[in-house]
Amino acid sequence: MDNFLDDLNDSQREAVCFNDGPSLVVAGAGSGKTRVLTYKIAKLIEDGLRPSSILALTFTNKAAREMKERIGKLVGEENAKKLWMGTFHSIFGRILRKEADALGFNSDFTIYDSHDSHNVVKAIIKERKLDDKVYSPKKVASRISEMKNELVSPEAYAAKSAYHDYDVQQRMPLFNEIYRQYCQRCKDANSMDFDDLLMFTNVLFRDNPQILAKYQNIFKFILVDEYQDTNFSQFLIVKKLAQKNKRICVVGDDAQSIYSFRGARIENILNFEDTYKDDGVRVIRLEENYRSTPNIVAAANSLIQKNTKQIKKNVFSSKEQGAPVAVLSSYSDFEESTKIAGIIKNILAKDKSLTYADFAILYRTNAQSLTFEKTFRTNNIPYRLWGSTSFYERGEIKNVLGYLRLIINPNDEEAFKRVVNYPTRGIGDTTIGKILDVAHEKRVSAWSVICDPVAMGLSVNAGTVVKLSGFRELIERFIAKKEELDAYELAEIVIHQSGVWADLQKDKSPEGMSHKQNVEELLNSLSASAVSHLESDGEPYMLGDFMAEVALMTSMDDDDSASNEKVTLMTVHAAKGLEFKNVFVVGVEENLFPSQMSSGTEDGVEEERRLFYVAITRAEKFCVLSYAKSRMRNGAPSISNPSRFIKDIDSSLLNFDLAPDYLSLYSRVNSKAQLDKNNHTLTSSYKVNPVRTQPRFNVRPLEVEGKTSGGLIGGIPQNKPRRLAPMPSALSSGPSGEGVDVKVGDKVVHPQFGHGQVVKIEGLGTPMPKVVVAFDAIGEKTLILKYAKIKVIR
DNA sequence: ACTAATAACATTTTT
DNA sequence: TGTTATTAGT
Repeated sequence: MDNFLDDLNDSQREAVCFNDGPSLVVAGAGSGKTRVLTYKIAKLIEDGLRPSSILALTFTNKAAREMKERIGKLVGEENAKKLWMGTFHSIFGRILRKEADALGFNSDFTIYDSHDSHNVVKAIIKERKLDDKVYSPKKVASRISEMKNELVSPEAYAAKSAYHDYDVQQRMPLFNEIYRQYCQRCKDANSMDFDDLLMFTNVLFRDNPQILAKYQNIFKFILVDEYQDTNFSQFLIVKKLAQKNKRICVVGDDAQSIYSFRGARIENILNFEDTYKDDGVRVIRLEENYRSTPNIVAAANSLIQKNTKQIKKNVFSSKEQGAPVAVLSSYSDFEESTKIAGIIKNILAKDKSLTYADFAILYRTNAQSLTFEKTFRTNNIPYRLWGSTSFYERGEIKNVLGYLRLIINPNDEEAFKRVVNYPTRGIGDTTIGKILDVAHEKRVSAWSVICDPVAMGLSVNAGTVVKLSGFRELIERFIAKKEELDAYELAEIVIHQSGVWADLQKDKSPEGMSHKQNVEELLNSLSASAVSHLESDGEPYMLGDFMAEVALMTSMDDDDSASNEKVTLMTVHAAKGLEFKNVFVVGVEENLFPSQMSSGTEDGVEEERRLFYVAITRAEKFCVLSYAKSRMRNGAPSISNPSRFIKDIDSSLLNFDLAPDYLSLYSRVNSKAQLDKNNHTLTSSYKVNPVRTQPRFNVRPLEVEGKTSGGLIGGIPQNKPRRLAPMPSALSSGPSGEGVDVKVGDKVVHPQFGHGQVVKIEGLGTPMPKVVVAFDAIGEKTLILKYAKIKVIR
């Protein structure tokens, strides 16, 4: 362990080693915060703390996964596995399932995603026959979310007249009623939305001191990553849990707090020192930036200095000075994208060590990606779109998940609505409407209604009753098997017996084929998870396990392996935590960045400035700030001015001298005196010669992969790149083992497990025979033949 | 129950 | 402009 500490600078080491009280680690951009967190946890374990008594909270699954992996390398997989490490939502979701009784919930509650929540709100507004222009479901849903994050229950809301006054002012006097009904609806469906996972944790701890005490004792040390993005609800959970031991370390960067619109409170980090001032709190600053050149760091610093709300720090870089941050001016959004395409090509032509993957285009709004997509396609620049629709958000996957949700929690109304008539089984909108009316009136679930339509007073004709009981029996048959079959086996049966597979089979269009393949991929993924779970835990992977996880997955958890050698296109928000050698921040214009919606208030502008800070600090070597004088906005052309943020940056750190020949961007560096003064030197990689950057002809559409799985989805050519996420990693393995003819004694090779020999074949003649292979490296494993990626060596 | 038409909309979105 | 969701019509 001691030698690990040698990898750290002084402040990093202090952050790792101070474990006797609360600490705030202010981690500037690129300052090695993850390293500190992982080493710190490793040190705690080495110092004798049991991994199972450490709670480490992150905001993304990805962050948790990566950190766990790195800790595993330091202190062993076994230890890393026992850590309570995960997102706020997954950790407290787990605790809520365990303690569901205390809240009057069933431990099999469904997690409603934002789509589900939105639908519930919409349904309530429709039922109440309210004007959805006044009561915009979107506004109502976000207000509900906001209130939950602030821990304001419908009752507390009603008790405070200021809330009602606000609603009247918003012309939504009935908001409180809708809020109340929404909560009721969720409860009746045994469901919690994302915000509930945190809110009910607070309720649990508030109303059950003995349960709070239990977890205070379990968690001897608490770590929180990205603390600047915690909301009030999260702040309070952490505070309560840390109250007893006061051994808490939060890590974050106030300068990168960019999620206030989701309830994040920058005050949490700004006031941390004060919150724990009586407990020997220590504030440690990580100020050396290991990512970017001094030029980029200085530019970012000069920008963020314009903010009033911030913790004082002095971020610096010891790398080579590098090129100044460049400002690129264009006449239109189209020209902007074309110039940048040219610059990328030029840089690549000059510096062979770089690939397309070393470039990122960062924009404020998703709509801006379009121009770049078009231009990159015509210029044969491969790209990937980041952060669009996740695998689990595809319609065909949601249909299957609808069935699976219903099996675990039949009261799940959103799942019920999704699949009761899919595939079509003659249960139309009228019938569904009647069922829901009865359910809502009696305050029971839709499922309860179809379980006993007569007793519930459902007035439908005899034929419909038969259809309904057919559906009920179908689901009940699945439910009967949920404990005896694992997640994969059950899902396989569900897909076939529900008629989903037959329905997919009918559609022969390219889209239909891809839907079918996605469902197959879901099965592959389940199969892989089932196998690996059995491997590592010795426990089968049950449907309930999968359902608890899947609701908390996002597009960020999807596989990224197809992203090599591609320029990344993404929003600045999505870029937080990432780094690229070359970054183009585009659309750096007033009313766009800062966004018009935010420029009304000082707080709003400050957050936009932090966002801009995040954008600049993603760059390792070269950063371009680009603006266009006109761009298409919502169909119409609009004129824009350069962003105020360009003026916020110390102009001596900028290179404005780009027009009309943008290539002077690179050549100017050595010639101007002000740059010499600052000792700016330019690495050879950025000195490029002018070459023609725009091909005259529109070459055939590029193969574009990744989030735009436009290229080839399972070999099916698609004309237009579509904005879809790639498969989650486990899903990437196609059923290549299909048709593999193995027999006992065969030597086989597996991409992950290496070489081995077939010991046994089970379940021959069943839909999914399994094969037991003794691998040289890791011993015996049971694989599902159809999905195992094994090759026979003859 | 499906399709075609049209109306409404368009910051950001770790869960 | 481009997408999405609802609605009308067959």
